[in-house]
Amino acid sequence: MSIPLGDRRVQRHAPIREQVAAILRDAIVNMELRPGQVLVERELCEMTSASRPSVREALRQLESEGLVESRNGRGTVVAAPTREQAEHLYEVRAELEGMAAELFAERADEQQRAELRAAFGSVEESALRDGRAMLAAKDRLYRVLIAGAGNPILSEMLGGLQRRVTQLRALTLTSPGRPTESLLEIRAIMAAIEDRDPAAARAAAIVHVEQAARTALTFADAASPLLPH
Amino acid sequence: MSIPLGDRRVQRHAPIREQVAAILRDAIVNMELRPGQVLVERELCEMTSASRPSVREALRQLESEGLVESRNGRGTVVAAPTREQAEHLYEVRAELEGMAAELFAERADEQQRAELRAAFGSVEESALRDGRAMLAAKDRLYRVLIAGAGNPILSEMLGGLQRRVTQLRALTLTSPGRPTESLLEIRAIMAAIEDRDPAAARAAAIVHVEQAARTALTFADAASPLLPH
DNA sequence: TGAACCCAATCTGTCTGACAATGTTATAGC
DNA sequence: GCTATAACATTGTCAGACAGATTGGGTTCA
Repeated sequence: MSIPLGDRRVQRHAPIREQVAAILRDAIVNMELRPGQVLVERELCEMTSASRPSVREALRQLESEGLVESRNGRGTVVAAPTREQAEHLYEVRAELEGMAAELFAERADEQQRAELRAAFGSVEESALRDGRAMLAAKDRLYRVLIAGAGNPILSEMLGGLQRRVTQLRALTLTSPGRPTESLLEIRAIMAAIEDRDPAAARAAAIVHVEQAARTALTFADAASPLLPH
Repeated sequence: MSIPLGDRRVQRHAPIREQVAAILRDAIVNMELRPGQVLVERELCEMTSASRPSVREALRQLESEGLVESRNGRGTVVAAPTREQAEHLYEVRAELEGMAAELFAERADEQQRAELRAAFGSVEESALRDGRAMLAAKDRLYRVLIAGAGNPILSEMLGGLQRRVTQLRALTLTSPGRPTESLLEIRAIMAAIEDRDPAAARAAAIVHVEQAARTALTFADAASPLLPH
């Protein structure tokens, strides 16, 4: 006469090091921790109420993700890509997002297409309203698109790249007229996907990323780190 | 009257955690540590004469690189990609290596082209002789090609992908006739680069990776982990 | 004999505390 | 005001410890 347990399973608490990594990742992506900022281990311990070993393991993880840099012997800082690095990031991202769009057009099933349409609806709706809302909606659109490509390795790599340019993406919004342009470019991707035209989807996605890159990089100075303080 | 010091600078010894990571990376890529093998921390400590915290930091790094997997609570094992994952790895690798070849054809200077020709010479020379030598020569060729693309982000990602399929690459050699085929495909890439035809270089590189994938995956069973013991 | 159960050994995940080496800052002297 | 030295802070690394989880073996019971 036991009550069915259903999904009561206590979701085995993630290791502390991963919780710490998640917290710091969030803080970096949201710019609570600024590029170039020094990460003092003791402060991170207090901030996360974890011990130094756990914090250090989390930092190693973020280091491989390219979100922080370890200056041998002088501690760890939040990564601050130079303009050149930013160009390289966008170049690879364009390639991989083109690939994702192509694969989606090729492989996605009807449910995934419906989800994509829904996500696009949110983007359109939020576009003229609120910049920050549009950014969140675009993030969701990307997630759906990338998931629909059906390649987890690709997803992982694109996720990493996107986090690394998030700092720059925020800038994009401040450019006048950019939201509407951006919307048009995304509409082109959507149209190609509806037409089941993989090549066109790829091309449209590449154009979109290249435009975003151009806008973001306009704000950046050539030699010095972006957003130095 | 001081003797010029030149490049005597003692290259600040890399942190122990990185030395450990390098040792383990090597061991995994060379199959001294087999896919699926459990990595017992105490043994790694003895093997590297480092302490447990250092070993653990190194493991976190390798985890983000996809070379090991941490089974929550049950320790860390050498990653053993399933056939499906291997397909995804090759799919992304084809895309990025196509990109690298295209960029090389577009951007490489004369010195880099000369280096590439030299590396290709080694490959040709070793092709009919010794499988293992050919693999090393091909690695050098790839390194030159990828470096000549002039995008460090791309280099890093391709490097990571290549390490993750190294286990499978060894299989490729055992396929009869594969070395000669492989050589022809690479020759096509070289020709396109000499012609300064980026699109053709991309296409040839993609064909090459797709063929290699086909050969490697022939050896693998569908559901189960590759190379399970 | 075979299956379920329990216990011990092992190993991970995590913490505390410690230390030398290296930077950084502040102070004192010129 | 500038340089040199001293005091402090922080990292990189280690040793030791402990609870909890997992595993394998042995034992009991059918």
